[in-house]
Amino acid sequence: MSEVSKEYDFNCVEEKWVESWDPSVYHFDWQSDKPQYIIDTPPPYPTGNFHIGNALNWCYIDYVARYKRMRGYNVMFPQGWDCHGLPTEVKVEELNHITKNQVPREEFRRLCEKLTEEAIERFHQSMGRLGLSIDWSNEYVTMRPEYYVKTQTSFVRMHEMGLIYREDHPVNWCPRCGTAIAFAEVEYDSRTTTLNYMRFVSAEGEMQIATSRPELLPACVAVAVHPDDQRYQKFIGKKVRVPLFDYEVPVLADPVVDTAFGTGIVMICTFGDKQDVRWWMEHHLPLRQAIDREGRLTAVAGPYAGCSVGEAKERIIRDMQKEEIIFKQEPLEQNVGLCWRCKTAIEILSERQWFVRINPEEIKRTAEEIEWVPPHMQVRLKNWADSVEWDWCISRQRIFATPIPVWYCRSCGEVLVAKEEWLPLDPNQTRPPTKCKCGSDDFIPEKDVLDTWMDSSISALAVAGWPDRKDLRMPTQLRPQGHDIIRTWAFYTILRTKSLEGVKPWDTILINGMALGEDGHKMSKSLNNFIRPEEVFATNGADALRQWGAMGGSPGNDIMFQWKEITAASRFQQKLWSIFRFSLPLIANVEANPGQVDRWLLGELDRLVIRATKAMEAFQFDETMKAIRGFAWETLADNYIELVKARLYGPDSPEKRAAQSTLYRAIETVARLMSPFTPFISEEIFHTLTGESVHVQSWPEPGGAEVDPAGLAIKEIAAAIRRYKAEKGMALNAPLPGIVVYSELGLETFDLSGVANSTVESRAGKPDIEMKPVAVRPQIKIIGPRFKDKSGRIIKALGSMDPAWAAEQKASGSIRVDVDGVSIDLPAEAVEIEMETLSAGLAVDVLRLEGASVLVRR
RNA sequence: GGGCCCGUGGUCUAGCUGGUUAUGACAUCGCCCUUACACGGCGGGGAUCACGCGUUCGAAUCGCGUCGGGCCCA
Repeated sequence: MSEVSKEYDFNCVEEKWVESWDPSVYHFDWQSDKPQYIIDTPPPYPTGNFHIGNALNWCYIDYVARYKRMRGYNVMFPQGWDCHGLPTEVKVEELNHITKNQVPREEFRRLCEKLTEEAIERFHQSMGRLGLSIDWSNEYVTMRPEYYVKTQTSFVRMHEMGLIYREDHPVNWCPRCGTAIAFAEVEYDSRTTTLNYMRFVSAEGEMQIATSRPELLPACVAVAVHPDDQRYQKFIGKKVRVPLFDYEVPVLADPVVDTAFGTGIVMICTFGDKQDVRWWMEHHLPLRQAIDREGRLTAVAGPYAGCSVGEAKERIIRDMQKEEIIFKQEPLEQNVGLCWRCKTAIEILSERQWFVRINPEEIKRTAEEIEWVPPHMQVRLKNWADSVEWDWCISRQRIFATPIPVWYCRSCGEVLVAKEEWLPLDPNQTRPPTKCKCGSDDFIPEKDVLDTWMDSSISALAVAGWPDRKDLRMPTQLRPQGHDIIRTWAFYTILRTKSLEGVKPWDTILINGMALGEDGHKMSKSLNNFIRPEEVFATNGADALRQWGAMGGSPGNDIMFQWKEITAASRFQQKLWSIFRFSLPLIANVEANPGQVDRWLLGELDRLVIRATKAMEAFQFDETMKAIRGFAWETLADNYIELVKARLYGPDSPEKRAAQSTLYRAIETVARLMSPFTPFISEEIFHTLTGESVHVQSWPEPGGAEVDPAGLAIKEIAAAIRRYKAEKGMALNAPLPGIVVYSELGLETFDLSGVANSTVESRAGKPDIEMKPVAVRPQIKIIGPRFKDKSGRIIKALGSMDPAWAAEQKASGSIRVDVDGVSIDLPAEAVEIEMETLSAGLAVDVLRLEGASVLVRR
């Protein structure tokens, strides 16, 4: 390329490289004996579009992947798609104006698959444009049989190990979605409800009970008081009658009851909340299920059967008020559990479901074997593990998910779990190839499907070759993910990997923060703070967005999207481009003997490499980029290039060749250092320079160069001369009458005379200078307040005083002036003496620096 | 109610295994179109590192407390 445009055309350059890069460069080599670096990348949920949060997440991954490749690792940067789940089902229902039960299961599933394929294609586009070095030979799609055979295999194996079982158990239930959900899928929000005070009657007298959920009265199975509560001792162990529904329940004593809440008597229902479940299990209470799967009251509710929860609540309150069972109501702030997908209030129902056994201690121990970046994120996982009360409910009453490979014998009820060799299969499509133990071959297929976390929680195993490869590459090296899914994806992955293979899933987990909008809030379309990556690609390019990802802050912190960061990134790219444009016709990759200034630069370059490497090893991308920017902009452009311009423009000489080769080294090294962050501009520069791709180069190694102190001094002197000229209001290229540099370092003068546009003499030893007072400057602030009306005459007298005499007197502590024949003594601080520096009788200015003094002739 | 994180110039942010003139970006002020770059150069101003107490010769950095913000959970 002979023509280098003045402005960096990011669009043209980036699109060119997107088109022409060879994707096979990024493929993991299963045969290689290089050390492996497998990244267990997040499989995104392919719905909607690739957003800034995804971009941030993938930028982190790509920085690491590219860096590790340059460090000689056999890197796997796979790409998965976590397809299954409710949002896609809901979207399909919306788009086709149907509900899932109006079309056959298979048809519905096909519609979901089609929608997902379209979303994946959109993601492909955005990811390609972002310049990600994804290994597309290791792509996986959880909805395809090639993947869900693994999910089903893991189900079968864990079932054989006794880690998966089916049981009647209370579960979190979303009445809108019509499915059980796991605790990890429940979120909480505060709502204002009413606390109702009700009268219960027993043989010992009236009991007053407060509840926020009177509609659960027909589900009441006991009431409880604190064992030490003196008010209620007489009731303990006795029976009390449930009003309106008229049946008896026992009165229990339990220390968990809060005596200060309501009346201090609590009604235990099956089930109002998690605490009810605990009491129900502890006290072996019976089950009265008053709410069904659609959120309607059941037969136990008598006349209220069939009502929705809301209706029932209203009617029951009205009826109890009529009978004066409710005697008081007050507002109550309360946190309610919501389905995280649709925000509907969840109910707790007892259901026969499939569960995965959770061993919190084992998960915590495994988490300790993993390096957490930043470390405190491990605490989040541990806290979650400690708060888990029930096993993981993995069955869902939905369609678009991995089928549970199980049948039930119609005649004897035996559960038949598929054999591994039958997989993959959908029990609704396939009959088992064997008969039941009882001889029957009439089976009912399992209609329930698996929680999607069952798919994604084996991602580490799947990318490492599980279950087919004999050389299973476990553990993998890195799990990058957001902190929002520590309790789900990280937790379940540790659980499943440890259960299935007995190992930790990864050596290191790198947690990134969330991308926030410019107003500091979570990006959302309703807040109007939503930015799409494509907008940034169009205005500033992918490299700029990638720099934002690196510069935003240290990993783990949420980072704000900021246009000013994008702009700053673009400016840096333009700066780099200008450096390159200037250098290209002047530099050469030649053997040369570097001078002092060259050795200074090469020393700084080494320091940069060391610093960048250290930061990359610690995943401190901001630190790395900051170091690179600082070097390129200040050290290289503002100082080195300015210093060696004269040499570069001059005729061929050993000094010129030294500058040519040093500048070449610097640019080529910077391009390599930046290539994990800004793959496009780095490639454009490196490829133009060398004809090779920067993305198959190795990471720079320090060459053992020390910062040359003479070169450093020259750089400092040049800066001092620039400052001097600026202070004097001179143009920076204005010639000076002469410069003499005194230093013990034996400074070379050619770069200094070039940069100062003046003759420069270099001498050893100390400058021979003398100070000569040249003027007296009266200090009016001192004189005025003290001498009032005499001040004017004093100042006049000082003006005519010999500067040398004034200086002598000032040194002695006071200055005597003669005003109208009267002698007045002034304090020393009343005057300042202006001095001139002379050297060999000529007036000079002296610039003092560490290791050198510079005399500038005036 | 519990856990975790955060509170640094106007804004965002680094540093936080204790000792630096406290990092960088954007913004701001002055000068400069010096043949790579005005998306530039040179120079400047601007932070009692939320507050209080403590540990220490020394704290933005450690401890306790207060206030404020965020996230997760009960």
